[in-house]
Amino acid sequence: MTKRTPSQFGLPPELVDTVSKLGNHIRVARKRREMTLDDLASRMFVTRKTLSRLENGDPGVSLAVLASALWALGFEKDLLEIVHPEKDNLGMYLEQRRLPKRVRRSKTGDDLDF
Amino acid sequence: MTKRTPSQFGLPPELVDTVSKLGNHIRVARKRREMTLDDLASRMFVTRKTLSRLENGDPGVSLAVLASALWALGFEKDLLEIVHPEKDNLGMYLEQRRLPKRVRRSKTGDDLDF
DNA sequence: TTATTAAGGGTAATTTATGACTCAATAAAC
DNA sequence: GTTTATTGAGTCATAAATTACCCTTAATAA
Repeated sequence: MTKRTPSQFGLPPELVDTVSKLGNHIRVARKRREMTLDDLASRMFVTRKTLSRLENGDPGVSLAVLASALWALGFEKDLLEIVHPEKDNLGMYLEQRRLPKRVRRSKTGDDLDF
Repeated sequence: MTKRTPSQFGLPPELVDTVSKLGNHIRVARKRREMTLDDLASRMFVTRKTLSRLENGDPGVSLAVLASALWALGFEKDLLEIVHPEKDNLGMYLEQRRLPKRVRRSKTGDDLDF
């Protein structure tokens, strides 16, 4: 009944800190480019206040806002780096561990031709 | 008057694609760990539907949801990689370009002792 | 094939984000 | 020191996210 979104009852403090640092990184990138909050916000098609929330580490802002900021600052590719399958060492290990020791062809022989 | 959030009137298609790929990466990581949507969602303190939106690339989900997913999958450090000041080549160039050619001490001599 | 489970998707109620506007405080420029 | 511009923050209205619940479809296992 009661709603408990992560932003409402609080993320783990570690995550709050992480999002906060991300916001600061965006702020640094903006200032290095000599852009005001209004400058960057208008390029992102959001208001100054929304961008301000992002820079201040508010976990409630949407992915769209984050993505727009990255795009407007020239970091649009960075989002593809995170959770990348090829960098997921644990995941790759788990996947290979699940492969059968031997491969066994089905009797019906209805295999694919590839 | 009219509200135009990025998610509403649409992000640049390039960004929609990026967010979509990010969602897929999360999905791959989840499946590699043999977790169902319910499994992961409960660890994130979020409903299955919200996680589903994230995996399907909905730009409207909050940063909190993304961060929770990364945390629950063991990628919590990835968020610190993006927009990292030390990887911001353009930003570092702009910053250094703005440094004065010569440093000039103020006459009053009210400098800091550091 | 059949049974089981995961995933997709709809609705209504509630919370929250976002925009638009304004004012105050702070910092930068002169 | 004075002026100007940037930033922070509050309010209200509206759009959207999120939950909880339910049902259907698709995929997996037996």
